[in-house]
Amino acid sequence: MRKSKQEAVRTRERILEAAALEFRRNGLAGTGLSELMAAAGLTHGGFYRHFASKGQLVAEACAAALDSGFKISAALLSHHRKRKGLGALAADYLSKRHRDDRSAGCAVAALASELVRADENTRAVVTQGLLRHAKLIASQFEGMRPEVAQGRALAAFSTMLGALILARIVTDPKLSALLLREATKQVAAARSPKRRPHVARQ
Amino acid sequence: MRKSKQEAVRTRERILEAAALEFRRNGLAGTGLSELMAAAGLTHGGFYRHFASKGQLVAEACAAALDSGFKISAALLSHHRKRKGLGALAADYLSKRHRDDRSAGCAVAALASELVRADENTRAVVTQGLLRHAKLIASQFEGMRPEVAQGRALAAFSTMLGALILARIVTDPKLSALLLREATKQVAAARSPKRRPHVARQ
DNA sequence: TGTACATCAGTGAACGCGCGTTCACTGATGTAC
DNA sequence: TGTACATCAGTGAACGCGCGTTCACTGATGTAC
Repeated sequence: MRKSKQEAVRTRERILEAAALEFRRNGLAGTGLSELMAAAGLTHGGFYRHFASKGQLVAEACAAALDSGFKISAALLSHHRKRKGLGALAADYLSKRHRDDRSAGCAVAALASELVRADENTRAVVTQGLLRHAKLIASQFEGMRPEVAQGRALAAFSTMLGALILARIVTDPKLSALLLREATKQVAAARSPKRRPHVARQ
Repeated sequence: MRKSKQEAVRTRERILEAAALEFRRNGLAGTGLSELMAAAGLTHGGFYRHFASKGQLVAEACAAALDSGFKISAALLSHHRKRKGLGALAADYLSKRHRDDRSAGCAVAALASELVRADENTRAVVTQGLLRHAKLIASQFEGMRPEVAQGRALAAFSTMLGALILARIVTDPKLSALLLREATKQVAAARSPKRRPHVARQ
């Protein structure tokens, strides 16, 4: 039953796509290789023709998921004028649709605490994804020195990430909606370069 | 080998304390009952004399961990004047010590994505813990209507939660420190009631 | 271009392992008289 | 208060299960002549 090289490449991509979805839906530990290979239309035995281990797949699937998230954000920002971009990004990231569909959404939010415990390689992949995304967000801040803009971008992403996770955990729908709304407000407000926060000690 | 009722109560507490630590350290799925009972100085067989299932222990251990987190925050705030309380809370929550010691820290941060997938009961426990904590934080905002203060408190907690999780994932120490610093700044700046954010669409 | 052979993508059974849970058992504690 | 018996906290072996991984095998693809 050997397949052509071309088909094998496509198979690998299919496994990766299925993994990017399933890992976000059910978590890293919650997704078995059998289930995953079945989702890609294969039996589990063939897995090791394409990946050295589940860990390697995790790292590659995270990279793929983060990349798709970056592209979604970039596309969204390209459709808005600078002063409205950040608000639109926050509204999209903190939408009920995103909250309710983990499998196509932000990988960091979907896997958060599992990423904390993931291997160095996977965490390095996520680090790169975060930096890339932060730069994109920073480009929305006008009239700021780049380091300041990056700082604001990291804080803005922290707010969005935290609020999305909380909105997913909470059992009260009104509280969940409130979390999304309040975080959206806060991120949109950060757009202005005029705010002058006190610097707190670390 | 039967133990006295008094001792049995202490045993249950010891299991719960060990669980609250181990779950935060290794995650819910990553903590086995054998390992956990050993940490409490027992063998695994006796577990079911105290809890109906691992799920029940998870819910109770989360409640215990959230309660201890609440007390830490309350004690910290009681040592600061109102206008400085929120900054101090953020500095503590976003300290390197908290980042590097999950087992004694915020349960929501330690278990984030596992809580998203946890059963309804556990998520309800976390919801109550969040509301309680949000009220405490809201009490730090002066001269605001209570709903406004609660909204700000939820946004502030979202920022702290997101930043702590990111700071734990990231492999670059400088980026990790930057995440903590920038989020601390943003939360401390939210203290002022004068900021007037645009309301973004949801 | 045609043929013989090596390669290897994918299958499905099997591996050892640790998991949550159950159970027969032990013996100190609690209770009834 | 003393005695006989029931209770039950804790032990450790065993349960079935699903996991990640390995392996012998199949047969189409790729390659060498």
